Amino acid sequence: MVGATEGPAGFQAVRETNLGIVLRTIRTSAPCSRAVVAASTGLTKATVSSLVAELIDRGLVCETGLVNERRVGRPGMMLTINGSTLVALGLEVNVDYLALAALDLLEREVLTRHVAFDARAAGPEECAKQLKTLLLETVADPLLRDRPLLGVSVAIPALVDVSSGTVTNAPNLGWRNFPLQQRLTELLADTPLAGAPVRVDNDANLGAVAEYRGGHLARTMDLVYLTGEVGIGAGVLMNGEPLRGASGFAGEVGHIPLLKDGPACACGQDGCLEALAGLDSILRRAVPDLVPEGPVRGSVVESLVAETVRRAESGDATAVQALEDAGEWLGRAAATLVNLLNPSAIILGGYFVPLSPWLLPSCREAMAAYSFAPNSGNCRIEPSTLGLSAAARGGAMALIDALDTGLLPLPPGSSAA
Amino acid sequence: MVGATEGPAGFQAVRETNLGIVLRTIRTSAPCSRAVVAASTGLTKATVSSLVAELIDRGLVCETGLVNERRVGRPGMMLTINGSTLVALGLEVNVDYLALAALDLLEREVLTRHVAFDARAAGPEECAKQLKTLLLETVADPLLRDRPLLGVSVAIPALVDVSSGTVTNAPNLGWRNFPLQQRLTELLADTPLAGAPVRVDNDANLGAVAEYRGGHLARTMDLVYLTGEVGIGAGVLMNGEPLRGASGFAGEVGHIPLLKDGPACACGQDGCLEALAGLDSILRRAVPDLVPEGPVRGSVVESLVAETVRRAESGDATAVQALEDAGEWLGRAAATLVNLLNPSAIILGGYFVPLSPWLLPSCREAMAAYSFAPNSGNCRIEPSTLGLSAAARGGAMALIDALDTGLLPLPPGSSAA
DNA sequence: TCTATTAGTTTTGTGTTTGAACGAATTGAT
DNA sequence: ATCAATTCGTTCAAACACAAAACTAATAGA
Repeated sequence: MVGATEGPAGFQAVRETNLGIVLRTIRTSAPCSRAVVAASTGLTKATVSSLVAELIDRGLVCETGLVNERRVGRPGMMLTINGSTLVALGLEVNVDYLALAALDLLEREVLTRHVAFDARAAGPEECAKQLKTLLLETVADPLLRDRPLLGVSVAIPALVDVSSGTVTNAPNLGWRNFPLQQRLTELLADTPLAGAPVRVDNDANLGAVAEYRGGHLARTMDLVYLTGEVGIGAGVLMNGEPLRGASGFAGEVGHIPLLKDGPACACGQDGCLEALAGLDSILRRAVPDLVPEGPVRGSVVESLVAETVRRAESGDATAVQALEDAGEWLGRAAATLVNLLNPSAIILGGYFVPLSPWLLPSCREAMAAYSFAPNSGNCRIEPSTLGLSAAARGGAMALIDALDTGLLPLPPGSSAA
Repeated sequence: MVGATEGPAGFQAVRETNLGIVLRTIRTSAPCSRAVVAASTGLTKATVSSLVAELIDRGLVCETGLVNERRVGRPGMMLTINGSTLVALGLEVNVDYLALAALDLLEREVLTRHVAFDARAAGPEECAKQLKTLLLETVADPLLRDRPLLGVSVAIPALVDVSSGTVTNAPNLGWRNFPLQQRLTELLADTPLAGAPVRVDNDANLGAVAEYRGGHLARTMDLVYLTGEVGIGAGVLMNGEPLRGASGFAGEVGHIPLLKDGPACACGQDGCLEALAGLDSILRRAVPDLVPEGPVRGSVVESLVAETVRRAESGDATAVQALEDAGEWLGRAAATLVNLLNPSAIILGGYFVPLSPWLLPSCREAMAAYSFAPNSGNCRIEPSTLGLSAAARGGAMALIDALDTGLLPLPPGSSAA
């Protein structure tokens, strides 16, 4: 009944916005005094004092001591993000494993877990229960005991309706229309995690967030993260926000048509990027003697990739040529991304990372050639420096980001015994 | 020195946000009472009264009289957007003409002008002066006399730094790095237009805005507008906001690589969309006997397009085949857009409109075939229903939009003699 | 020791939304 | 006709959050 598109502004809204601004300022300006925050935000010293007091009270910020850098005047009390209280939990559901990353507000890894799990065979309901178990074990860990939770994020290779947290379609998992957020919230109702906000999002989007906040290209506002798993997906961040499209299908870069009358793709068409530079296509051409008939899946993939790397390192012409060819197609796709989106970076994730030494040269060349903007609009293309389960970490980071951006869901009161 | 990313929230911010919310609510809910606005925004009746009073005072809203729909209780005083005071001016600079559209707050055309002008030959400085003349003549018109101005928007086929209003690069005009916004503001300094905010933006983006607000697909939040001029550009609106990319190059759809080793493009590469379905390519194949050597330009284009339509209507096989082929390439490009951006509509503008009867069938077919999402993610592709100078109107609409969205630049005080 | 300088708090003021109460205008029943 | 019920809009005091300026605190340097 309250049909406003974006809630009207009231007192609370102002307060929350400014709390977020101060929090973000403190994060970016590392240790800094209230006076610095006031100067760099435009708020008055008095207001900043009030806001900082509240942030300290909620356990988000702490004072680290005076600092006099040999300057005239009273030394300021330094402020830092408080890394020792709140924790954000990021989960990742993938075809053959579940991952969890617990990050503190400084985005340090407090805890990570990685368990084998066949989400396809188990089905969504069983998977949700498994996630619950994983979460309960995690919060019982001595490292997290009694630390309040910011929320839970779930990354999943699927089409997700973010507003409701529903998995609309997950082809690789064989799920359709499963209300994961709702189900998980229900399952956590009578546990220590009751009330913690649960979010669900696409894994490529959250991978992009991880690169945005944690990678070596951190704080790049316009970037594309390419997942190199069985399929090729893209997480697109434009102006720091994920690009979702009208119905959540945005970023299906794996199936853009690159070659008329090209090789058949699993999607039913021909000449898709995935059919030209997808993992399956690469492996079939790079290590033709080892790839079995039918779709390649599961742990076999890892060993085949490893073998591809081994042969390429030893100069095997077939493997090298296959990788260089794939790199060229990847470069043409990257040029398409550059021409349409003009990102400042394209990051190769997943299995593209170990293969990047052989993919990148031809990829960069093709990207430069087919970009309209001079110098590809200054777009760099590089392998991800984040390890596996980047999406889990990205999810946790997205929660922290929501805090910084002033959309803080609800930082729980901390002190005030 | 006030280095906040987004200004902190204060009183003014709250007030302006809420003014915008109320204004938008009144616009969308047509004639409605204060009580309805309060209910649908979540604001208090008292607050709404105060906000509406200010909007009326500024000439943005007016009361249209009581209405009792045979319901119990005191009848409400109906509110409507006031179309008779403020006017937004949209200018358009193109290769061979200047256009102007004056819109009132109801987005009705108060006045339009269209004058021939060779912006390439004249150069930017002379063009700015010409725009000044056009503006001064316009505001002197009896239809606009004494009506306060919301602002001036300039649409231009160029790379634009929107924040500073600088034309970075306009290949078709031969301009580079011209501070159009600054220059025009200076030129208007000692005229009746002094102080009016001036904005500059890319023509495709503003064309997209025009479709968003005024076309038959109005209020489609995620759409792509394809300009079919000499080049093919895309104005992309995602979630109602223009997509610009890191350096403003986003939307260069004309040069995405669609065919390996395809025909040469003016950009230096081969197989670009523009080389396959650009106007030049279409005309050369459709009416090969009439197209001269070298680039086709100026008014010749119009007559060649007209002749193409004539022949296609009469069933000329060469012309029809050329259009169908181009339509297929356009469809493959559209599929790429669908896969990457998942818009809910792609709109063909410019010269694509008269050619669309022959382009669209093959275009739709290819788009459906090469889209990953089922049914192309429900994306429609249709010709624009807006006439020429859509970008000029889009610019004016963008100014009005800024008001509605709460980013109101500064609605000038009106009454209070 | 005194002054200048910077940090942070306290105090006072201003602007905006809020909530409840009130007056206004209409319908429908008595 | 009169009165209750209902809905619309305004008024007024209160609460809230930021702004501005005065004030206290802590340091360096003369």
